[in-house]
Order: sequence, then structure tokens, then C-alpha cells
Amino acid sequence: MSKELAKTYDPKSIEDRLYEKWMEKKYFHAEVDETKKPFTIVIPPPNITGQLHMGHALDNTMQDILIRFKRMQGYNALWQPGTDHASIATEVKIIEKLKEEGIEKEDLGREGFLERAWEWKKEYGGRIIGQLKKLGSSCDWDRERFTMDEGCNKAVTEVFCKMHEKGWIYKGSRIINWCPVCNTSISDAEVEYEEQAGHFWHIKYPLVDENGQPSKTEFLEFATTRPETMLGDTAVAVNPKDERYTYLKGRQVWLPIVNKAIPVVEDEYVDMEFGTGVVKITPAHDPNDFEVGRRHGLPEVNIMNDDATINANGGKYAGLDRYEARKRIVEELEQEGLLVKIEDYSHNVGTHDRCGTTIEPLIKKQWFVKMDELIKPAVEAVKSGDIKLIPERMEKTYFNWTDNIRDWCISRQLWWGHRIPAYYCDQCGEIVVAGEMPAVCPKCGSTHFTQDEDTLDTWFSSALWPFSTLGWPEKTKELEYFYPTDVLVTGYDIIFFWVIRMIFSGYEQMNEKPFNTVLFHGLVRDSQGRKMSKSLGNGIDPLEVIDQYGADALRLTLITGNAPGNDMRFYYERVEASRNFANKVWNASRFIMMNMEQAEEKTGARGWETSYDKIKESLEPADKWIISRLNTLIQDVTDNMEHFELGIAVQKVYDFIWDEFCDWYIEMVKPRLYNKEEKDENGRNAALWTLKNVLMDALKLLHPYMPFITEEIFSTIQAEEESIMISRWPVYTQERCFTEEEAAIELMKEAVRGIRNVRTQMNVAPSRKAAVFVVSNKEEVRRVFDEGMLFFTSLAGASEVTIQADRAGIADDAVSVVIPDAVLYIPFAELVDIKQEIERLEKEKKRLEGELARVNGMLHNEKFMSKAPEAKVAEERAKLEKYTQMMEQVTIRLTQLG
RNA sequence: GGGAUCUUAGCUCAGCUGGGAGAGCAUCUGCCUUACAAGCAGAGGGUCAUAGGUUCGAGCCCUAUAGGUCCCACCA
Repeated sequence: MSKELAKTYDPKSIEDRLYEKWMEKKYFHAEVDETKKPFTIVIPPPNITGQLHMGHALDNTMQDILIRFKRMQGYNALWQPGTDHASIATEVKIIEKLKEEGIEKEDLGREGFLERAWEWKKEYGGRIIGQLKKLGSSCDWDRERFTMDEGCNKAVTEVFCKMHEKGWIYKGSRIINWCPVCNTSISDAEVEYEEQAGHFWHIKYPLVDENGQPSKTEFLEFATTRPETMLGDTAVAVNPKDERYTYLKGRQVWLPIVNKAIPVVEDEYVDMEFGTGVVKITPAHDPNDFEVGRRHGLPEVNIMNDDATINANGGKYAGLDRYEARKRIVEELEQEGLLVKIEDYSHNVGTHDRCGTTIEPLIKKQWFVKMDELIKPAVEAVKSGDIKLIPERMEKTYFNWTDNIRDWCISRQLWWGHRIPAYYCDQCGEIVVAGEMPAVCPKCGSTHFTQDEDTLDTWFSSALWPFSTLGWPEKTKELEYFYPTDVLVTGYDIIFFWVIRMIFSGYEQMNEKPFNTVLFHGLVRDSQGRKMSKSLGNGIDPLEVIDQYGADALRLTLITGNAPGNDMRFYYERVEASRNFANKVWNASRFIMMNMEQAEEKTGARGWETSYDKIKESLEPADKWIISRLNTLIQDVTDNMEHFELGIAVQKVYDFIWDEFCDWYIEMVKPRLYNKEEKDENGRNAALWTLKNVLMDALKLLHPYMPFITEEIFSTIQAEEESIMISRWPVYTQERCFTEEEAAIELMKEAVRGIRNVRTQMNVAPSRKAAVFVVSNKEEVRRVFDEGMLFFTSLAGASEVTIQADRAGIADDAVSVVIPDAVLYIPFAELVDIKQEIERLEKEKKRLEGELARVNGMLHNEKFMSKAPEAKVAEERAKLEKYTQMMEQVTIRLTQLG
């Protein structure tokens, strides 16, 4: 064991080595085992284009903590990993790269392009996996999947065919969001609204007179933000309740430029309060107008090409870009005297979340998933609590979406993705949806088919992820055993994209929920609270942080001081604090190992390496105190982790290790270890036993959070167990609960604090001898002070302490420190400022008065007394007694001084 | 427009079902005490946004107001 440990913890020298060890030993791998209970998490698959960012780091740290925790608890823990083809995100990147080479997507053709895409996947798909490993993620890499691997493809096709057969997937002509740059349709969820400064063009159309000609005197005024769409106007609408316009009933207006008459329709959709109360209707280019158009049977005139240039329906404007056309149309309207005014207007513009291009609503033939029936079990699951969302408030966001659900546009005019399994008969156009190209057309008997050119929305395959990764549609033993998964960890930002879709897909395909719990986390922001983004250049690379501070420090930073679902700020001071903690753990361990070695050298034996039962007799109050505190900690931490309160749990471990274990226990135990005054081997062995075993358990509690450092120490300090990763999670035992010793040591701590306070106040040098008199009225308190004499003196910073029990009277020359159940008198009277002391006591008296009033109030309250549990009442009674005694003592001391 | 959420120490944030106002960082004081100066021991600092209400008791529950953030919808 005589390993030389560096004075400061150096993560770089151990992390990769340990990860390799874990991989070699196959600790991450889970096999179906009916004798064990499974615990499953599927990873939110990162994009193959992705680089690990802070969001991933947080997301995966949380998952790793849960998986490691459950694995240690004896569950058969499977963390199912994989990556996402991320259809559009990847395609955009590949196109960018091709552009650099001077190649256009179309130059390559579909086949050629896909070849490049697979090359890309091969090159970059593994990159993020490597980065996840750096973080310490204990995924079962043997089971790594990809949303476009053979199995997932099969699952996608299966689902598409099944749902089509059911009538829940249909092809329809509807208005969709079109991105003219990416040249594809996108779903509603992919549209991001952005406030943009624009203009409001006030325009008027002439009414049509009785001769069917545009009137020179009668006009209808309205405003628009997109004047170019007038080319596709097929009506003008007013509210039927609007009395200003009742005269318009049955009349027409003249559409300038296009030069034709279009009807005036009445529709409730028009807001009478807004503007002039008149709206131009362009069914082919506005979602609302589309609805109005359908209600009134209006023609849908498409004026735009896919690249957002004006098409042949735009007459002389054909071929122009939408913005150029806008400019010219406004000019023409002005010349015609039909432009009333131009106003500055700031409004929300829909943009494509991938490329930022202003989307263009267009009518297209697309594939849709019918949502109304599909969503029902997904709503019910959350409503009934069958699926739990953490934090609970996410349920409101969830229902907000499900209540306003619209059909899901799933076809994309992209190449990278799952090609839609629909085939068109070359002869009669019949559509056949099937797993593979049909041989014969069921309608006309032709044998020639063309497959649908479109691919599926990337979220279509993601929605199947919890079961497709486990083998579905095959009936695998994995699926049987690991599904439904236990918890899904993800950011609240993809609740609509992904979480909901997984839930309804799970119910539809598996007849069962995909997971029991969804644990949401927030966004990781920069130190000023801004979103980390490439354009701002404020992103912090987690790999750099790992390189500089270690993966453990990064993980701890991401988990602490943050509640589920809340955004957090990331800054280096916090990482430093985590790093310091790692160092603290490292040094405490070093200290313990050093002392174990020294003791062994001295005695030639390892007397501390024994069982609890054997050492039990030699344990001193301090030992029992820390053992008991650890026992409580085990219970608390386990409970917090079961409830996904990861930050709270680790905070408790942190406090225990730093404050109780290092700052108090180790200090208390030093006299016994150094063993200068007496040759008490039992005492030393008990201390060493306690030091080692408490450390071991504390490390175990810490391991899910800080896997590397805990493993390194664990495997250095002991040889019995192979790895902390697969060691047993500590459990609470009644046997190791020592209430009395806990109370006694807490009391002693207060005494020590009191002495330290006085010393500081009096500016007494640490080397100066001090005497402390304790007047105690409780037998057990005396015992502790007697037994714990040595560590007491060392903690109090005095080189000599006398304890006098039942000292009669109160020394005039002493400073008193009031602590519960005992009064300390410290003879620094000559140094004490009496005034200060009186002030302090008065403050204390006031506090006690407050406490007494509170406790009295409670104990005399009927409601409280009848409702409160007995333990609570007893606790308050005890407090009352304690405070009353303290009050007496303070009062006595005050009268003495005054 | 609808909804969610936040406002707690100088900063960043915890605070679970009402009953002690807390942590980290920063500041100040004293210490290189044989695990750790990335440390140790102490100290200062908060009308828990504001105003009401419920309660014996409110940071926590209710109502209103102000300010911030986010989501959804989107008015042409």
C-alpha cells in the first residue's frame, strides 16, 4: 500500500486509465438476468454532427449518476447509448462542407450525396461518443445504436406502415411551413418566432362597380406586412358583425396588378378592432387565410416557387425573389395611387430554427400524422400520474401542447434520413405503402414504381428510440426485460419535439409507456445568464474544463446548487470550488493512508483491519458520533437520490466530508493517532478503523457524482474489492445509530466553538496556555469531556485544559460561554471587555425570549397540539426545557456582571 | 393575448409537505498547527420584491401590484 500519493489531486493522470479499466472489466455491460431487477435509461441520442457541449455534459452527468447509483444498489443497470442521424441538422452541415469544395448537393445526386453523408457519419459519429467517455459516462457501449441502423430503419418502416393502415398517417394537401433555403417543409415545432422590425403597408383595393369595372371612388383600405402575397389574394374578408361593412354584402373588389375581381367574404376570424377591420385573404400563403379559404371554398393560388421566387401566377413578377417582388409591387401600387401609407411595424416573423431563414407558408402535398386519437393515452398517462414529470410544473407545459395539438407534418424534402416507404405506380399513380417496393400494382397491374422522394422528420425515429434500441419490432428478451425504461433525463426545451412523441409512440406501438419518470433539467448559461451559443462565442467547452479541472469537478459543478428544470449559470469560480473539494477528499484520504502505514510500521500489525463487531468495544464517543452521522447521511442521501434530488444529495455528502469528517472528526482523532502521551493501541485502531470505513462509505456515496477520484482512492486504500463501481451501496442500520454520542459530541463541538470564539475575541495566541473550567449539570456531558479530553484540548486550540466538574459557585475571574446544558468559564477575565460580554449576553437573552415565545405559542395552541405528531410535540417540549435552563443561566450571569 | 416561472447576503443560487434564514464565491481578522494555503480558525452582511389577507405562527399558502426570464399562440 505504500503508494506515494501526490499532494494535490491530479485528475489527468488517472481518468483515462480508470475508464479503460472499467471498460476492460465490462462493468458497463448489462445482460438480461431474471434474478435481478432491471433499471434502464436510454440516452437522448446526440447528433452525429455534434460536439459535446455543456448541455450534453449536464444531461449525461445526471444519467450517469442515476445509473451508477442504481448499479451499486444491486440493480441490473442498463444505460442504452446511441446517436441520432439528425436529418436536417446533418444535411445542412454536409451541404456547407460541400460548398467549401465548390460542390452543390444536386451535383452529386441522391446516391452520391448519401455516400458523403455516411462518410460523414463514419468520421464524426464517433467523436461525440469519445467525448461522453471523457465525462465518465458508464453507457453499455456494446449496445450502441444509431437511428439509421438496420434495426431502427425496420422499426420506422413498421410504424409507418402500421399507422398508415390504421389511417393515422395520411398524405394531404395542407399549408405547411416551408424553408426556402433548406428547401424542405418543417413542422410547427421547428418554427421559431422572432421579433423583427418591418413595415405595415396600408393599401386600398377599388370596389367593383355595377359594370364589373374597378370603381374610381369606392375603395376598401387595409394593411399588410407582406404586400407581395396580394398576387395570390382570392378574397377580402370582414367580420359579419361589423356594421361598417354591411353594405359590402355580395360585392366584389378589384385586385390590382393581377386585374381581376375577387369576392368580399364574411368571417368571424377578422378582428373588428384591429386596423380597418378588413383583411386580404391569401389562402395559399397564410395559415389563417388558408382556413378562411377552406371555409368559403375560395381558390388557392400559389404564387411562389420552392426557392421563394415568384412563379408564373405572379405574371410579370415571375422569377423575382420574394423581397424584390415586394419592393416592385409596392412601387406599382404607389403609382396606381393605391398605397395609402407605410408604417414602421415590429412583428413576429416565423423563422427556421436550423438556419434562421424566414419561413414561407405554402400549400404542399405532405405526409401527416393524425394526432387527435394518438395523443389521448399520452394525456391520460401524465394526468393519472402513470408517467411522472419532474418538476411537476412541466405537466402544464405538456398539457398546453397536447390540448392544442395539430397534425404532425412528417415529410421532409431532404435526402439524409428515412425515406418514406410509399411507392407510386408509374402508370396509374396508385400509392402503395409497404416495407419494400411492391412487385405489382394492385390497381392496374403495372410493375413499375417510384418511391416517394421525401424523408421523414428526424423526430419520427427518435420517437421510437426507447423500444427500437431494445430490438423492437423483434420480440427480443431485452425488450421484454428492460422495457419500459425507468427514467428519461432531458432538457425541457425538447418536451414537444421528443418527450411527448415518445410517450404516444410507446403507447401506440408497445401498449405501454416508454418510461416511468421524466427528469427535466434546464439550460446551462454563461456567467451572465446568456444562452451559450456559437455566434456569441460565449460557449464553454466541457472538454476544456475536464482538461483543466477534471471530469469529477465538472460533474460536481453541474449538479450542485441547482433545482430540477431550472437554468443554471456556469462560471469558473464554481468549478474551482468543486476542484477544491476533490482535493480535500484526496488529502483526507492521503492522511488516512499515511497513518495506516505509520501504525503498521510501529506495531507491525494492522489492528484496525477487523470487523465492526470486533472493533465495536473499542469505539470512543467521537468514533460513534461520526459513524452515527454517516448512518444518517446514508439514509438521507439514498432517499434524496430515490427522489431524483441529486443536487441536494451531493450537497449533503459534501458537507459531511468537509465539515464533519475533515474539520471535526479527523481533528478529534489526531491525538489518538499520534499517540504521544499514552500507548493506547486499541484507541488508535478504533480511530483508524473508523477513519477508513467512514471514508469508504462516504466515497461510495460520492462515487456516482465523482467516479474517478473515488475509484482511485478506493482501489488504493483497499484490496478486497475490485472496484467501487460495483461495490455495494451503503445501507442505514439501526445498530450504527448512536443518539447519545451524537448529542454529546454536538455539545462538545459547541463548547469548542465557544472557546475558539473567546480566544479570537481576546486575541489569544494559539501557543498560549489556557485553562477551561466546565461546570456541568449532566452526568453524560462530564463523561464525554473526561473521555474526550485530548481531542478536546487540541480542538479548542489550548495546550492545557482542566475540566472541573460541579465546581461550586462561579469564578469571578472567568469569561463565560453559554452552551446548552453547560456553562464554560474561561479565565481570561483580565482580557475581557465586560461591556461587550454584557451586550452579547443581552443579545442571547433576546434570542431566547423569542424562542421561548415561539415554543410556548405552539405548546399552548390547541390546533397544533391536536394535529402535530407526538415526536414533534416532544421535541418542542424538550426545546422549552432547554431554553428555560439557558435563560436562567444567562440571567444569572448577567446579574453577576451587572 | 394565454400560460409558466423567478424576485432570499455584494455576486451566483439552495431552501422538499408552513414552525431554526442557509451554501459557494467575494469581503474583513488571525494563522504556513507534521492531510490539504486549492488550507485552518473566526467575523461582518438579508424588512426573504411591494401591499394586503389566511394562520397561534408565512421565504413557503391566497389576492393584487411592480420588475425580470421563458414557453405557446399570433392580428392580417
